[in-house]
Amino acid sequence: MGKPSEQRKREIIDATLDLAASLGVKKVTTQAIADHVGIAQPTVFRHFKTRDAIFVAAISSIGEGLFRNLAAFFSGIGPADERLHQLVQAQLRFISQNRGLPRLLFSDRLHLESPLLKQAVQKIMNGYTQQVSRMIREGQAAGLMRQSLDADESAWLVAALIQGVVMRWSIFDFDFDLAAEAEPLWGFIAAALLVDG
Amino acid sequence: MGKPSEQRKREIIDATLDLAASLGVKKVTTQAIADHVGIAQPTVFRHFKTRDAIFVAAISSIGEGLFRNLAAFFSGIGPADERLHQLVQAQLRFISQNRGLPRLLFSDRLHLESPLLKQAVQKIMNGYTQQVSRMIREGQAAGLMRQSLDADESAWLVAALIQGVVMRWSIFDFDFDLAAEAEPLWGFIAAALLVDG
DNA sequence: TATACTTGCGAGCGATTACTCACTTTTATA
DNA sequence: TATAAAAGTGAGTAATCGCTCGCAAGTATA
Repeated sequence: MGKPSEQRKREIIDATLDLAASLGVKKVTTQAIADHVGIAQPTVFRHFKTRDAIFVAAISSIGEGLFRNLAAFFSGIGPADERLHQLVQAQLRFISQNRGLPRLLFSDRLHLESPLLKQAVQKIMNGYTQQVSRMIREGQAAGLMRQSLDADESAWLVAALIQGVVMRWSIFDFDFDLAAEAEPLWGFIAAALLVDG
Repeated sequence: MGKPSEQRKREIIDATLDLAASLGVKKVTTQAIADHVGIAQPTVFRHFKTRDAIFVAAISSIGEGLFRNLAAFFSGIGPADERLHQLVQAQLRFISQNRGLPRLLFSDRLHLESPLLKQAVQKIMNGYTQQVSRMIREGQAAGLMRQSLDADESAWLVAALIQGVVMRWSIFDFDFDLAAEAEPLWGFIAAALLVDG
């Protein structure tokens, strides 16, 4: 063996996400991670100082992946409503293929104990909400979306709505097709945001 | 001492909810519960067979409290939209005063390990969604709400929206006034559900 | 090849925690 | 009042888990 640390770090992060998705955060012990990677448990601590640091890295990694996946819709061309529709679709698709994200995000223990993780999560959420807010203002400027709604507040609620759906999916152990929820979800958001006719 | 078990059970459940609200689920050890109640730790097991059983009882208890609190709006008189508005207000008010509920609900470890708890949670959620769906159908029948939206799906999404807001509140450690979110939240729901004019 | 650094591991420590057990005290009942 | 059941406790157990330590093996560089 003796791989370079960067590579091992990736393996450890991937193992963490895999295990979180399939077993839940609690069972992602350093031993379980080590087994999954194929190294001894103390070796894990050669690459991360603490267990929490692994989770922070995992959350950051998957957060970046999400943003990379959605960036095209945040700032693409075309009408704001269509882009928002596609954003919702892409987001649910991404999350349905990265179950570790909700598992980490919705585990109480993490942010209660790790200020670092809390920061990482807040950064992702704020960035996301900001982008959606901008899209809504674009839609309002183009006369596509209701002027009566506050863009920031609405963006916040759209995010909450998606989170709520994802949370249910996670709580109920992924037992429905998340990506398929994109259409009714968009129907609801469209009814709330778009001007009629 | 030597109180009747029913009374102690209540005290243990209340202590569990208090501690979950203030410290997070992970720190609700049987020792912490015992200290909070003022009994020895082994005594806890006189009243509940396992720690999980305590959580199940706590969730059920608070779920019943929520339903009792909302029952008036589910089946009261008056237009469906006003009742739904009041329901949202009452719900956020109740949850803001019972922080143990989101803490228990959004902790991953519980439902992953306890099928019983999962059942209890599902029962609460399904009952809630059913009632909201009925209200929406009433609103549609009265010409107040859009016919184009599916009542069941919309009820599900309204529930998800509220859950999303509450989850954020919980994730961010209760650092904003949840009850105050009722108005913008209702503004969004109304825009989605109500016919215009 | 000599040197320094990185990666790896076996063994084990210290702390935590749900739960048990043997035994006492209190409460309810015949 | 005698008896049984319920409620309570101190002491302890077994298991888990994050993390450390000392040492070996591999790797890069001069």
